[in-house]
Amino acid sequence: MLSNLTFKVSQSSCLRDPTESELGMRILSQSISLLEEIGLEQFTFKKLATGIGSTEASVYRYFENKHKLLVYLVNWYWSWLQNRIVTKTYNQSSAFIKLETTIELLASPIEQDDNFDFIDEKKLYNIIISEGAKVYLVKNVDTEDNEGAFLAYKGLCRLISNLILSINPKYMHSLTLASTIVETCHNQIFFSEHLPKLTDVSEDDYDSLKEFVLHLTASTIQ
Amino acid sequence: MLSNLTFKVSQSSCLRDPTESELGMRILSQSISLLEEIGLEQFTFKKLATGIGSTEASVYRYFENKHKLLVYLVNWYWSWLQNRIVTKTYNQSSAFIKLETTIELLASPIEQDDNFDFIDEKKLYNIIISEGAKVYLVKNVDTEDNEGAFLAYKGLCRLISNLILSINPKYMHSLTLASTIVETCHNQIFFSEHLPKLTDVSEDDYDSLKEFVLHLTASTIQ
DNA sequence: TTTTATGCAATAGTAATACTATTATTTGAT
DNA sequence: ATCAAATAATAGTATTACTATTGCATAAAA
Repeated sequence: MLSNLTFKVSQSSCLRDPTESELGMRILSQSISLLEEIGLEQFTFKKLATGIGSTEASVYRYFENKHKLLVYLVNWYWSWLQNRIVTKTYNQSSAFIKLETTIELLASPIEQDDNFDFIDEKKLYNIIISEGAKVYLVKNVDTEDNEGAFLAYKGLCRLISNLILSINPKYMHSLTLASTIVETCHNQIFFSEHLPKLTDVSEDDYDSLKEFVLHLTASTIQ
Repeated sequence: MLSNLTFKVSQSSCLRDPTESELGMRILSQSISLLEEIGLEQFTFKKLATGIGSTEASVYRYFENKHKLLVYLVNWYWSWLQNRIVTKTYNQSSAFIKLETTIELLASPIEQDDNFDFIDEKKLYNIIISEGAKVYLVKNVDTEDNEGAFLAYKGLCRLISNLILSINPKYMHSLTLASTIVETCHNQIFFSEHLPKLTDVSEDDYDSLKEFVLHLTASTIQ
């Protein structure tokens, strides 16, 4: 159905397109594994390069620094997710069911997508949960925003906001609620895994999280 | 009323109590200014020490590393905030009004507290918004949790959770909603300042944010 | 008064990280 | 086969995070 699918993701965050060379794809693949394994703080281009039998400097040909690499990966995920949402809700009749499907996709463990064999979507999902907020929690967020670093995230929130508005056109905080839904899904999964005193959601109990977010959303916009 | 008030905050996050020496208090004071100014990534103990006319090594006598220093400051804020909430809601009759007051405190610009002249609460509030999540978004979050790094945050969420439960004892996601409220307040303020496409809240429009969070909370638990 | 102990801060480092300049190699067009 | 362009590897430097050691006070004990 969607074979040979590619994203043109955040050209600004990389120096050259990593999907267009063998080394570039190995960089993406290995950086996802390594980031999930050791986290952004411990992650270095040296470790990454060693893992793919290359060198630090070669990685710097593709990405200015590790933060930009994270921006690229997070953008890839957001674009991919938006694609999945659009595809899965395309034939659905009511806006409410579409919103339900969207929340389902946001708060569920990821199914592997075989269209991109150099991206492990499950690991990438874990990176989003643990490291995602770090792409915007930086001092130069405004500069990066101007360079288009958050376009994919904005697109996703606009999509959800429009769903909310088609359910209740008079609701005044549709964007605020949209970003709250996305952030809450990721946050609560993190809490359930690491800080259980901050949530009623049990580890891997995605149904409970979905119920919470869906009930919160439905109650709020009606 | 509450003069000579001190917190015994997260002893585990510092090597010696910074409130008990002249240098220690200068470290706290200057680190708040510097963190707010340049952010955690650019922040170094060298810059901090230069700013207070001391040396890197002296700072290391008080804090193991900059992350532990951030943990200390964030804990101080959470403890201080919980104190303010308890004080301000003490005489209020209904649980709903108490919850309203709590959200008001979470989503408002900070008033200076003259009880602590080495802490600039307004700047600290900005640090919480921009850097707060970084205290738990680390690989060794479980270890730090065992050391008690998040006790103050847990206490705050439990407090809010209990307020929710006294409004509706049958609501099953009180803790989840509590942490969602806290995170949402901080998140949306950040978005309003830096990523306005992700929120309907305008910069410094705290009333709009309060209305959103309060309506969301009230709708959800009823 | 001298000696000894204790706490604190400064000096002077080391190891690791982030990043770059330059050289070597490959690729592809002519 | 030759040359030009693109790509990757080598070998660095500067900065950062962190530590080992020394020096200097103050104060208690001899």
